[in-house]
Amino acid sequence: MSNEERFNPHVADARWQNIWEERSSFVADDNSTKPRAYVLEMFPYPSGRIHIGHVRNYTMGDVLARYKRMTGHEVLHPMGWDAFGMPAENAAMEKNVHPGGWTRDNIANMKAQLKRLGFAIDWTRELATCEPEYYGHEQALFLKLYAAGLVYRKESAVNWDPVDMTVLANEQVIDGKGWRSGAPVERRKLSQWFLKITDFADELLTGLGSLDQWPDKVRLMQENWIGKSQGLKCTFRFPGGNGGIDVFTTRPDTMFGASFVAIAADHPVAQKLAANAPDLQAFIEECRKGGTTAADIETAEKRGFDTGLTVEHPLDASWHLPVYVANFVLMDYGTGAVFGCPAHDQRDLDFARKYDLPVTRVVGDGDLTDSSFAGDIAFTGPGTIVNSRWMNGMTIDQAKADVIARAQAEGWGIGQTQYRLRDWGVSRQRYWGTPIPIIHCQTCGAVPVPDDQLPVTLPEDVSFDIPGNPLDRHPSFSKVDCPSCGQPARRETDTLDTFVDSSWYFIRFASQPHDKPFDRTVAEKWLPVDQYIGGVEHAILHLLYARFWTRALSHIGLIDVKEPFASLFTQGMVTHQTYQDAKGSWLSPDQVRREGDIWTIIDSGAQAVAGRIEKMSKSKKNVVDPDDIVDQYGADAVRWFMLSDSPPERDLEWSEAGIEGCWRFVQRLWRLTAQVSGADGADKALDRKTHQVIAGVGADIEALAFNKAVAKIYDLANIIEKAAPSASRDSAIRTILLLSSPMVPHLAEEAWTQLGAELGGGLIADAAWPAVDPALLEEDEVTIAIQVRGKLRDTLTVAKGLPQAEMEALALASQKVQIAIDGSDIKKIIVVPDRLVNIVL
RNA sequence: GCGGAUGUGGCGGAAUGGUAGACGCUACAGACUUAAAAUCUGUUGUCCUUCUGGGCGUGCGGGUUCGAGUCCCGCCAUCCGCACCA
Repeated sequence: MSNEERFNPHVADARWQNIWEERSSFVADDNSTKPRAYVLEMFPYPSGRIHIGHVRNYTMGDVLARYKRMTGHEVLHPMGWDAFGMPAENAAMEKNVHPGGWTRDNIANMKAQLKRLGFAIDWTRELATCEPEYYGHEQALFLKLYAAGLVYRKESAVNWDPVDMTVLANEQVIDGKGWRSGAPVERRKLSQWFLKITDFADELLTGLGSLDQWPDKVRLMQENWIGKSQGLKCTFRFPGGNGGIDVFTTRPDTMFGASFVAIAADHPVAQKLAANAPDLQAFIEECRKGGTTAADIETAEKRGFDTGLTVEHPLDASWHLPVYVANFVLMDYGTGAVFGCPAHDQRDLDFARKYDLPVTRVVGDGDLTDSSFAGDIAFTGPGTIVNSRWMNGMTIDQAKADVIARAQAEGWGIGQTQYRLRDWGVSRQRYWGTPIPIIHCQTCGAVPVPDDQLPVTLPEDVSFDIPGNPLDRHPSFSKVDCPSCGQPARRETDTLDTFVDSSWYFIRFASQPHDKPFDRTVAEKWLPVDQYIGGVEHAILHLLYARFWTRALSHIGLIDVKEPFASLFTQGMVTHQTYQDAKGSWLSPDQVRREGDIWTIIDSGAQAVAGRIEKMSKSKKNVVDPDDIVDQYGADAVRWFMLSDSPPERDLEWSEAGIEGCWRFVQRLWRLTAQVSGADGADKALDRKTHQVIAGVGADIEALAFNKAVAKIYDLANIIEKAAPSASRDSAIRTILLLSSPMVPHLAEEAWTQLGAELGGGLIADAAWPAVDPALLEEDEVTIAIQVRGKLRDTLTVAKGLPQAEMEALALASQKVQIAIDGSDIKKIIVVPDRLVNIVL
């Protein structure tokens, strides 16, 4: 055995990466007859550098992909780039570069970084969403959805920066002000394109039921996002019978507790009144200040404007309620109007207290049944209906049913299912995105770009020296003739939300013909994705949009896949300690050094403060560049670190000590593989342990419990090291190499070659996962616990399968147990076979 | 505001309702070495102790159970998402 003393990743990593590439080891074969496995990690945005979070994400997917290959699967494990988006335009503005050049440079850099980590990726399927060969097909799909009536246009609010005269993303609104101009933002209406995701609300909700390989929390979040609720839609008529205000409520049972009706600032009634009421107009303007996010709107101070109008209570026409315009009522949800029942809704109560409106209890709270309601905390719990005429004594559900039935019988309302989900607005007033393939014609209206004119490509000659969308001011981009009538027309200059790009890339990975978005037969062979891995921050939007897009394609007959991701895993973030100097400026980890319990700044010797452990971010300087650590420790140690210790769904703290430990283990594994002795003889205990670990590691990898798989490998390594040479030990060494090969593939290949003389060569990447011999798993002895009154008093090692009576007898024979019993009466004895005996006194 | 999660030694974490702390890191002691690194061997929740053991311990307060880190109820703290960031 001519093993080097140390494993040298600086030579080995690149060597094996080249060999895998030359042999096309990880290129997926569409025509394979093996069982398929499609392993996919969420593709990255090409920001410039890979960050540790990417490394963690792709290492997990890689281990699974390599494991699946070893267990006989044809594996599709592709990689691409979510390449459109705002950062490229920001870079264009700041550095005076073209978004395309900037993005493509970033892709080249990040690809090189990824390659150094030795991922088993099929690079022949690489794609970037910013290339016409991708987004052109996306435009074609968009037009198919348009033709199917799933795309429409409507007015919708955006954040408007009144100084820069431009639309801002939510991210660009900081404390209600534009990030560049500092001007308070306003909500402004624009005509925009929408996808009818609400048509699929019920399907998307029901479909969650079939996703049993998704985390419960993600399904729950999607369920809440879709927000199906049953309620009553009814009309509060204007006195005199001339129309009224439609209201949706999920609490018709509290109808007799109503004390006002509130409508959105954008409600037609408010708009109409404002035309002749300058103070109402001013209030509506006031409501339009601030950002468009839910958090902005809902945490804003609740404010209202008394319109002076009144409406009749539907259950008693003689009872009139005041109508307010209120800033917390959303035009986008329900009917844009609510009735307020302050006693049983916190927001309504806050509002009622502020404007001194009546508060009447209509749901009893224990002994509290009086119609007066004290305090500032609404009662939303269960109870019995009170102060509600004929409904008194009903349960909440009975009262709901009663009011809905009455409304329908009397014709003033109807029971309705309502969704919180809104249609998906896909228009973006930005350059760096997929152009929306529509032409606006004075006479023909919105006309789709004909197929033979696709793709609509982005012009390269654009400038970012002034705010706004460069496509709007481009000399020729928008000037086209109408495809329908030939008259001069205007090309749509909005681009698509980047979430559209990421809603079908997994289909394009599976099949990427030149002349169409995908080949249906090939795509259906691979889909759905067997394992999808990514950050939990995508739990709602991306995953819901991708599910919708796939269903929409299925709906129009392009593909027979309903749910794109059979199994989903959401991984945690990578965090790192932060450091600050005495003035509070952030310091990077390599600027400080630890001396005992004190951190000092290396350059100045001044004291530093070790702060919180937080998500890595450039602003806090607690970032670690994957390139640097791969330079230092090699790919395998970094990969091993990503998998060790922290459960993959939780946050992982990066630490120097941790990576050092991983480096030592890689070397330890290397030394272990040099210990194949050629000795004879079996070591039964070691064989059993080895096979238990084979079974355990396989199960852990399938469950993505990498930290547990790693612990089992450590455990086996400890035991092999202590074992005397034998054939069993040699076999255990080869086994531990196979088991760790998905995690540390470079070391595994290198060591496998060293052992190759005995094994006939070949790549470990192509080797089969070791088989478990169930006969070897059986233990013949077990250690049982003896408890007295539930407390551990002794442990005994007994033959496996010992009859209960004998376990009981052995337990009672124990000296320690007798001391603990101390002559007391035994009430009963609980015996769990092969586990424990509990003596109850 | 609404929604989702998390909480176990000095640290990351293990534990089908059945021996809490596997495995790793750190720290300490010892071996090897001229020395250091590397490596190897131990110890490492806490308090008491006659050294044999015993008490207490899984964010806090209750409950169910022969038995609770695990199940139920109520708190506290922290983190994440909220529709134009990706």
